[in-house]
Amino acid sequence: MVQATTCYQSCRQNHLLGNLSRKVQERIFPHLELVPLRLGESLYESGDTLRHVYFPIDSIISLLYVMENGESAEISVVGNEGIVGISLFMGGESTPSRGVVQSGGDAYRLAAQRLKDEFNRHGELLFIMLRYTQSLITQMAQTAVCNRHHSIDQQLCRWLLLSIDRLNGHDLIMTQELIANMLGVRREGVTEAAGKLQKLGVIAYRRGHIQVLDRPRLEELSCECYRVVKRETDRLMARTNKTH
Amino acid sequence: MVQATTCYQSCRQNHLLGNLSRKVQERIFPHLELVPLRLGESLYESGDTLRHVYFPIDSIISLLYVMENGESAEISVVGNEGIVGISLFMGGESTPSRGVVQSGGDAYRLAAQRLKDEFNRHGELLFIMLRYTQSLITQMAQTAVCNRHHSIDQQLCRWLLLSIDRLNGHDLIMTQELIANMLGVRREGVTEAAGKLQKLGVIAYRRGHIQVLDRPRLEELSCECYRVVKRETDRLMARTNKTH
DNA sequence: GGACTTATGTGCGAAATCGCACTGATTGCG
DNA sequence: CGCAATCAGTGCGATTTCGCACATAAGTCC
Repeated sequence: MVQATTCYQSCRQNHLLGNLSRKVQERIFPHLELVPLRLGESLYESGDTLRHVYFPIDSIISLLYVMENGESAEISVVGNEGIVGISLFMGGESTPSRGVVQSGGDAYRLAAQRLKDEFNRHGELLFIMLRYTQSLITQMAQTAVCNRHHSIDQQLCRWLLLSIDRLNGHDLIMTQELIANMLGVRREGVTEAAGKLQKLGVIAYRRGHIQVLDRPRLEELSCECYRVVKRETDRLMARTNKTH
Repeated sequence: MVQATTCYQSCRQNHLLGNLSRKVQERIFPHLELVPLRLGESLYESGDTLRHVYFPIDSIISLLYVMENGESAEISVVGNEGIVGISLFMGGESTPSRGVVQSGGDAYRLAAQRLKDEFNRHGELLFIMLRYTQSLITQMAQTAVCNRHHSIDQQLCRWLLLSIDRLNGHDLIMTQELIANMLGVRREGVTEAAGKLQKLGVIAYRRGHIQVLDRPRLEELSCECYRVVKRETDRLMARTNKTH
């Protein structure tokens, strides 16, 4: 699937893959397949049996729940720090959510069975995947809290921070309409919140583009939810590194 | 710790323990310790390193996030279908939430190391725990969705259903103030919602007591969130039974 | 360049929830 | 019994968000 030479450079851009020992990398990397993900593409639908897992490189995938009436809400976000498809190794093989590409880019794809095989060796892959899953759980829990208690303004800040953390630059290609879908609010609510941030000089945007100008200020304006998730994720994933 | 005779009857009242094979039960049950949990008691605080896990028998534990300003929101609920303390085997050993007894009763307690030892055998306990964790993830995700989109009325219905599912009867010992803390809303909001349900004859309550009179109607009045979680949990945990 | 599509800006009344203040009712206890 | 504490009910103005209706602006395609 992938040239060993290119892969050992490129695959490591995903933190989970990069943290694997050489030995495990040698077993897995040959089966990775680089796939381009286009904005808006769906990796899986609610209830689908997963056939692959995805390790994002420079793309971002939103785990989205879509209600019966069409309204939606983002459950969590996955970038190059994670993996899409945890229900495969958790045992359910599917979840009641949808995986949507929020930011186009590349990801490495691995066949479901390959992942399960390695997971079932009960070695470091299992260890790392469970750690990551716990960080994802923290993110979901905090999303629930944030949805309950915080204003659209604050939530937009949190969302922008989570997004740019998963990209290399400070630019997002994203309409306000899409952000509204993620946050589960009206598009006009996002327009207003983004307008305030722009007036403050924290972001600059034009039709379908958002640029973060003042990240520290954005963190100040965000609710504690961003910081809680960040700290916990760092704690959990730092400990995976210590092990080899 | 526990008499083998009593335990093999009583421990099984917790579904996770009950689904273990005889062999694993024989390794674990001798180390289980029956502990009474009083309403309001905290099993662990945010960030605490867990020293035990708990398998509820007839008690309910809420996983609650408490914000810096004291506001709170329930992340998920655990009854005799589950275990409190998943972060132990997931690897983090702690979480940024609090475990509070929502309904008094008994639980079996197991020392952290015992659980980890059995988990690290990578046998059926691991399998079952991961399955359960996925169902917990579904519950958290749906809580996030519910917090975003549904009215207090609907959320109260969902909450009542989740609670009575985890008890034997239809009676809850619970003040409206506590329910408000769980849902992360005002106490008055709960008063109003509960008043409507009582007027409809769905529930009856008096000072600190709530009785569900018409469960089917309660399900109708609830948002889809309850059903989604129920269906997914049944699916996930049914498959654990098939394996032995 | 001009028409069309898509994205963003704005206004306004409706609805849900909040914060607060206070009353009334029930329970536990000396 | 009577007092104190706790729990539940009610009213009201403030706030946030919503739903909808348009207006304006920025790209896109011929």
